[in-house]
Amino acid sequence: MNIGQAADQSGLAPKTIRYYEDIGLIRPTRGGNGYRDYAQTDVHKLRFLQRSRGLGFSVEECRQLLALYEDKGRASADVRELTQAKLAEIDRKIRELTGLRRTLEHLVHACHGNDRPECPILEELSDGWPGQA
Amino acid sequence: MNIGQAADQSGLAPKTIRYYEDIGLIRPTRGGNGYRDYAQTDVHKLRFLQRSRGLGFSVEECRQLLALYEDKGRASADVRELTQAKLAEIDRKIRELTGLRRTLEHLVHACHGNDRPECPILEELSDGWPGQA
DNA sequence: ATGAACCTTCCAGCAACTGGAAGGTCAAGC
DNA sequence: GCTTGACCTTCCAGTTGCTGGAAGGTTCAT
Repeated sequence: MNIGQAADQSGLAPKTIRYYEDIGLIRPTRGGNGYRDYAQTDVHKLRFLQRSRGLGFSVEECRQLLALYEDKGRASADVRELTQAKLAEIDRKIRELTGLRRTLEHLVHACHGNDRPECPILEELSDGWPGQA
Repeated sequence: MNIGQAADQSGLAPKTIRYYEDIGLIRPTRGGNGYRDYAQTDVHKLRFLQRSRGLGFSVEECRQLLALYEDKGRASADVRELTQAKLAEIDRKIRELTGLRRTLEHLVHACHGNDRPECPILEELSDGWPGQA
């Protein structure tokens, strides 16, 4: 199948698929006309990539996961470890964003939002912010 | 003051400060030796940038905020709007990350984590995942 | 006077794509 | 059989927000 169809079936943009080929993630065969030809197994791998990228794995981590996925002798403990590290990272991101959210919300509430030039948001951005020295 | 001191006082790396100058965010004067010379107002702006970047505003948004900050006739409603948009974006990110976290946690729990090759994580990454078609 | 610790500019690269130009191919409709 | 338009190809450049390094100038303490 052509790249367009592979894109439709995997949920990735054609450009992205070509990029994944550039960096050596998947290697489709080529037809006589030079067009890339994707087999079902290729599409499976593309979906795999689409999912794992969507779950926050970096492309390098996806490469590892793909290798583990293709290696029938792999240990599932490796995969579990990778996933758990990712989980911790996601928790950290959520914590950071939540703190940030609290600060911004405070700023929005403190701001009267009218047409006068005084603005607590800008003042706090320049002088300091709540709960911080 | 030299760039190193400005860096210390603003919490930004010297490289970052030069970059901000490159893209036209701040313009320090120069001494006879060619060294950048930062006044206190420059350091204030740098701190302002450091803070707003840390709060998740993009550099372009920081440029807007800085313009508003410097413009005595600005309306605080503008700032409030920018901040509220940012808040909504942060909420969206938190929601996404929370969903992602749920999925990954399910995967970790489903994986026995031993040395046998079967691994539910990889299977779900390739075939679909819980709560999703 | 020598060495370290600054400072300068410029060039290159990171992730992970995305956009666009210039051109080849294919399938449908007239 | 010819055109039209949608596809496909490669390559080059840009995005965001820096960061690293090279090659060289300056300043300061010893």
